Amino acid sequence: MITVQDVAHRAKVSTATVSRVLNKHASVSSATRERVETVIKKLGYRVDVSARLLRTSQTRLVLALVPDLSNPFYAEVLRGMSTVAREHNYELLLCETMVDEARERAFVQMLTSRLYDGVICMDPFTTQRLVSEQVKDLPWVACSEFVQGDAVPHVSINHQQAAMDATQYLLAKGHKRIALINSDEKYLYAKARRAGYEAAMGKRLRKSYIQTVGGVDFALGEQAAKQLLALAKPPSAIVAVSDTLAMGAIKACRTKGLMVPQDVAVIGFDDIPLASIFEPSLTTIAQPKAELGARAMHLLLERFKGKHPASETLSHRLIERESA
Amino acid sequence: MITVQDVAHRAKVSTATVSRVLNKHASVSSATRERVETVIKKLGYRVDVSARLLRTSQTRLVLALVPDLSNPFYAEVLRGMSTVAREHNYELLLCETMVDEARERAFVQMLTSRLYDGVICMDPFTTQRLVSEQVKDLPWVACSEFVQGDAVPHVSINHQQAAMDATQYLLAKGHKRIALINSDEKYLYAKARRAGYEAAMGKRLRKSYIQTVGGVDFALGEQAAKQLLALAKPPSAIVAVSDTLAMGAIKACRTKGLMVPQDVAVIGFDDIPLASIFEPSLTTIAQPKAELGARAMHLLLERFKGKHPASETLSHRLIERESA
DNA sequence: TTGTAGGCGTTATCAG
DNA sequence: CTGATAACGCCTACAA
Repeated sequence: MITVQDVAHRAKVSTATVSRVLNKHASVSSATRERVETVIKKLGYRVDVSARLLRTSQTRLVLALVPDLSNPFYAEVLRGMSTVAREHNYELLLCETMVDEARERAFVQMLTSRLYDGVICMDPFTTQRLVSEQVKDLPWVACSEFVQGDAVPHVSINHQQAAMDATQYLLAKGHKRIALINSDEKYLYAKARRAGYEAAMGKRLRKSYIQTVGGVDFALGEQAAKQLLALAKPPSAIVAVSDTLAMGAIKACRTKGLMVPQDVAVIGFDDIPLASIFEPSLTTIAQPKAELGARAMHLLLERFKGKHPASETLSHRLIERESA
Repeated sequence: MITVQDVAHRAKVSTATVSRVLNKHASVSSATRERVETVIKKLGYRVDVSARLLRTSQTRLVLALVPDLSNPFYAEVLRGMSTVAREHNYELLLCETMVDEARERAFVQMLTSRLYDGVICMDPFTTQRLVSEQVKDLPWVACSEFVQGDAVPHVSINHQQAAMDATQYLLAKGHKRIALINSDEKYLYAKARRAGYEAAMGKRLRKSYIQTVGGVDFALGEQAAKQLLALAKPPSAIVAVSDTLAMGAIKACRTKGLMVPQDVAVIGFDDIPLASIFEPSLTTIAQPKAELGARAMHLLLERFKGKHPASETLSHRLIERESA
């Protein structure tokens, strides 16, 4: 392994000078700077991050905790994060947590390892509470998910309002029997969207019209819709809390010979790239995905400066296409 | 910050003993072990990975380089990787590279930082060559993509054969005008699949039936198909090198009022989860995605043991559904 | 079984 | 502008 010592020796300077060159300190004559840089290149020297870290406690690495990468929603949020990160000379690393509580210890270990300057957490708020308790000194922010009333800065849309908008859109179209396909309520977004749906439905609300499934896979949406369509009085419209669930639901309708939106209207959430390609194209509540990620990273950068930025609520919007 | 020193002091032992407890050395009396562990808990002490790393050069962290997380193919491959990683007490971190050559330096920096015990690279082979040149001492393996003839162990399907199979399937159905929608040929899989397609087409091959696009977004597939359908003699069948491109292509057909598979048959690649939900459901070449990841991780674990495992070719299979 | 002490590669302080 | 040197927190011979 090549060290600053080797470089210093070869360039006939001290290690201190090499370090200065490395860190772009102004106080180095351009002659020596050039000499040192040549040697660095010739020897193929690279700084050892762990050694540097030991001194500076800075890695310029940010860790994003993602519950599930098979949900296309996250890919775009992450894109927003890493763009901003790179603009500020940080690198974004990802860890797919799969929300596995058994792994919690390994997990807290990672967060306390000081390998990352900060963390952006997209895990469900139930998990965030644990993190929050155990990880005190690491700057972190929450994205999309967050613990309500918690001091940790977060960025998110107003999930409840969004679900209300979706439901009211269907009500305005004359639908009365509107069902909800919700995902696991350990997620705040699921809890909140359910609340929004229920608020919009008011006294029309029927327990049997709410299907809760454990994730957002297409197949889960399909199954849930199958259940709903088997009811004595099946719904004429469905709100699904993710586009993937909505697509599964539409598949179930088709299988039953029902037309979307004529027989059953379906509205999704997120506006994933596929939403406009799918047939029928999806009416959906769009989240500003890249911006969600970008703002979250900005929040974290503020935290790095020792500030405590306010949380942000970004606006969603309903995109009307064919499915509802 | 709480250090081994603090713990040692409080437990009235030496730092060496604390370290032994930490690393589960046998030679500590259970009395002192217990005492030390109590103090560790009370003080909330955690090892500083960077300091440990400086001594041991082990992080039990593996880095996976992924070109593009919006391609659903990768999510499942990564799943396979992390499952195996965790079984062996390694943690998998991800970095979405977006194949940005301008960032190459930051990149090589990450690989040489010693923060990761090893790397699994899914970046295009063009990038891998650079990595290979600059990163000498880090164990790494390639997954799906690889430099042909290179010594780096890899796991992959036989892309060329897979494309031949797809094309021959269409030929066997009586199609004569078969087009190819290929993605960027900086990817080996794209190059190889094109070669397979061309081999299968033999003298039927027509340059104008090959569309090459820069990625695998739905929209790109749609555009490419639009071009193909505008030809004087449009193809009666399309091989798309990814399911996402295939779906885009189908969308283009529909927009033109063409039926799939009656007017145009379309076959995809990968068998992403959506393939069976999409309408028409996709006939596609399935890759063993999770296994691809799992085997790649196994290869890396072998490398950690100082071995040099042989590369592996996993088998693909054609799944017949509605689209072709 | 336990303690002492040296060093991993880097950076920052303090002189010169 | 440059150099010597002391940390950073941990691990591991070697000694006791």
